[in-house]
Amino acid sequence: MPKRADLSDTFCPVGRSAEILGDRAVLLILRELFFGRRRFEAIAANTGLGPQLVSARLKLLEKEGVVERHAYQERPPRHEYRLTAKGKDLFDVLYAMRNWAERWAYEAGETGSGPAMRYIHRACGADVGTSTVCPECGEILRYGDLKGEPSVALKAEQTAKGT
Amino acid sequence: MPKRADLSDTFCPVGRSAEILGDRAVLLILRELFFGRRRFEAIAANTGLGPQLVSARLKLLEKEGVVERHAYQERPPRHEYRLTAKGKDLFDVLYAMRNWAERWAYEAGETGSGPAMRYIHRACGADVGTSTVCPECGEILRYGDLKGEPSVALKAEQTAKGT
DNA sequence: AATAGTAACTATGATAATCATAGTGACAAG
DNA sequence: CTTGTCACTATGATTATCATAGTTACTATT
Repeated sequence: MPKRADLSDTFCPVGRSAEILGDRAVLLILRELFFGRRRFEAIAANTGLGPQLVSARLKLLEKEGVVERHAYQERPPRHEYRLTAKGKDLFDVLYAMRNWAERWAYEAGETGSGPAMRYIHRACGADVGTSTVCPECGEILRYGDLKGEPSVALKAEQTAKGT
Repeated sequence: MPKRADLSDTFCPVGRSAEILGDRAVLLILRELFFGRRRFEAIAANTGLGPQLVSARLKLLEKEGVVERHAYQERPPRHEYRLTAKGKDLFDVLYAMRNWAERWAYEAGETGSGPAMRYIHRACGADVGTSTVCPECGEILRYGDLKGEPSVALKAEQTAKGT
């Protein structure tokens, strides 16, 4: 391709987000980070992306201030990647994507009788379904408020990928 | 590129969404459709994308059931594109992207004194800020509940692009 | 009647992003 | 001293994207 059009100078907020988020590799890497996976190899394995792409996108996300690179040991040098506050604030976007897919992207019964991933509101124990607000206690759901329980199908897929 | 990895067979809901939404052209086209622009040329002009890309992505979105092609006259044949229910349900995703960008993607004062695009809750008249729930009346915000008022900077950019 | 205009595209060729695979450097464990 | 792990970088084939130009089918104007 020729250099893709730069959207970072638009005044439209969706355009600015799309500049970063309009990329499947970025979205998959963010998913892994939200799942708590921090190491390069774990991210590469679970996303199915090549190391080159993972490396390039992590550099981009670091430059954008979404991700921080952290040395967790010196000898040999090893790093992990963590979401910054700016990165954690992308939770709403990923969660909205999850909700939409649960509602529209599965055949009936494809993942058994429930959703692909069930989310429980830690504060009150309610199953939040595909809502942005807890259907039980009415609280707005934020990063850290939820506990995910993958369906049997999803769990099998994840263990098949290794980490 | 080689054929990009297919994510439609993953059981992860974020992966399934990313299959469609992890593409800047798709996000920009959806933005235009949510703004109420329905004609091919208007979408192409406002996104800055070439007609080929717009054509390919609209076909994809039609195949995915996100968009419907509608003939609004027969001679000469003219079409417009509309969001289906499945497409309108992507509102939460685009709105979350907008909220995130308003919070993180602008320098102070870049769009004047307010956000790039102000949203007013039609039901109660409150400025909703970057919240998913109306700060005034507590209602969950959905597609159609909001009225957008672009900042001076954004309005200037839009009129510059034509439609 | 001929020209210009509009809408919705398709065709072409150059460029560059992506994938698959293999390789590297630094160290640890057996 | 060979094997293994982690975090990458290097290479080459493939193909998506962009810019530009062209097409089809009409309507409106001169």
